[in-house]
Amino acid sequence: MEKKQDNLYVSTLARGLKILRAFDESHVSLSLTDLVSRTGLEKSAVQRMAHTLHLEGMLERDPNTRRFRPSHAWLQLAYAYYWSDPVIASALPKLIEFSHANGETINLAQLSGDHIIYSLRLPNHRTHFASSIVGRRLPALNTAAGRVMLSTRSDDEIDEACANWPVLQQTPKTLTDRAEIANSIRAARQDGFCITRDQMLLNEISLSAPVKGTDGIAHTAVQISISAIAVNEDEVVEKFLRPLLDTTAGILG
Amino acid sequence: MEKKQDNLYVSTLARGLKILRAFDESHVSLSLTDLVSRTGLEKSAVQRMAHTLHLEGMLERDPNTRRFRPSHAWLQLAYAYYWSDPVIASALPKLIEFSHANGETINLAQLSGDHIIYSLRLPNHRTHFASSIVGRRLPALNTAAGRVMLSTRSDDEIDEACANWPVLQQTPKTLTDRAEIANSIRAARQDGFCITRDQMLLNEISLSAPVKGTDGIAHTAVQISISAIAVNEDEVVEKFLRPLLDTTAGILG
DNA sequence: TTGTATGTATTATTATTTAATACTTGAGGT
DNA sequence: ACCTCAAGTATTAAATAATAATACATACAA
Repeated sequence: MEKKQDNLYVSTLARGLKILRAFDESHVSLSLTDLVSRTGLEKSAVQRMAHTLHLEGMLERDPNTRRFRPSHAWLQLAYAYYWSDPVIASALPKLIEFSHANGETINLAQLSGDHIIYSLRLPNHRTHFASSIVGRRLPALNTAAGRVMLSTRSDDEIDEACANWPVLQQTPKTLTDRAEIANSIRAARQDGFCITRDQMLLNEISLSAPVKGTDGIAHTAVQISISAIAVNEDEVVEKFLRPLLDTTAGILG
Repeated sequence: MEKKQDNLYVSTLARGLKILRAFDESHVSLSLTDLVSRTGLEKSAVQRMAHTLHLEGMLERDPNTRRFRPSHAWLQLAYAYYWSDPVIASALPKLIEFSHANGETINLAQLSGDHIIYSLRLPNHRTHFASSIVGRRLPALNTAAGRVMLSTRSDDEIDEACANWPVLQQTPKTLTDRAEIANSIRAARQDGFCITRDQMLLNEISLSAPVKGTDGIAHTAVQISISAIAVNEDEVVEKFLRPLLDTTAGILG
């Protein structure tokens, strides 16, 4: 009734997950009717799912406003994730080292379909909130990390991605021309790094290097963010490329 | 059939959640039969739930070993959590400030039932893995942060907690005597901070101060970890209490 | 007060999940 | 090479458990 003709597919569970995914950075607390409109589910379905999630500790509920919010259990899931992904354990000490040596914001990004997701972040005092917390997803093509990961793939895959993956105009200066993005990726392949400016945030320079697996393909990248107020791209490369590559070299893809 | 006599309770959804919660720091990847034994569900139930979670992007699956692992979606949920909890946004810049000024590991801990959960962590180079990643839960009574939060409550509540909340022997030196824990909490109330040593980890000193709400009750605490190799408790208080209290003072409970 | 929106409760109906079992695959041992 | 057993996959009849419709309750405003 809802999707697939798959007799193993439990649509009730999928509906419950839909409730969880209704929460995001601009929907931090949702009422019953909010959930109805955001999920497209029946009112009574939402009622039962939310009720169950609440009893199971997955949703907090404000006794006055009756609104639902994510619970601490959502962080516990992240904890389990961290243990499950071996590159996290390998990368974390290296990132810490970099952060303390250079005092600049450093992130671990991983490819997740056609997006990147930040899985580790060590912010510095200039970093703003959205760039400080893990789990943020951005279109891979719009980010230095995404491009540098793509640059480790075959030409065909790069072309395919440049043609089909999503691109999101985040700032007035965000590159949306797919041919130019492809050039940026090919340049990254030559250079072994990718640098961007003003792509997700104005006056932000982003420098990223890949963490390659044994097959030479990167599913992970390390990325640093530098304020473009005081420096330009060349200076960033000059100053941070070496330490960045040292960092990635120490991580097992 | 499974629990409650509650006609809004959707047991199918609860079963799906059980699958998710089967993963933790010592169960980072689980086969079908592992899931059966860990959840106590029927083999076919696990088959359908895991299959659905996989299709919905909540579980990764190794094509060779057929084992399931947490997916990046688990980090996305954490992202949503971070936006939903206002103390996170208030605390983060203060913690960053402290971290850079003092170079020591600093954490934000919140009370979650009878446990604390770490919701923000800024590790330094000496911090080991389990203490570097968010979402870890520890019995409140065993931790400086938990005790200092409890110390803002009434005597009755403290007694009740000391009598009933769980205590876990984590190191040979972990305090398990409930009367002594109660003393520690009452001392924290006088002092406005709590300091412990060797409780979760040998040679680790933990210093914590509460973040009080308008009602004077703390649901949040800031905690720092210092290696006890070079210094003793008095020196830690001497050196870090002031900056720690400055940090908590800037956070809106 | 009346009206409207949102949350809560109830129940007959049946679609969906279930559980049992049969089938397939692959790793290890002899 | 063959056999065995364990683990994963597929199928289906049976009926439970979820559904959707609707009625009731509450709260806030006009």
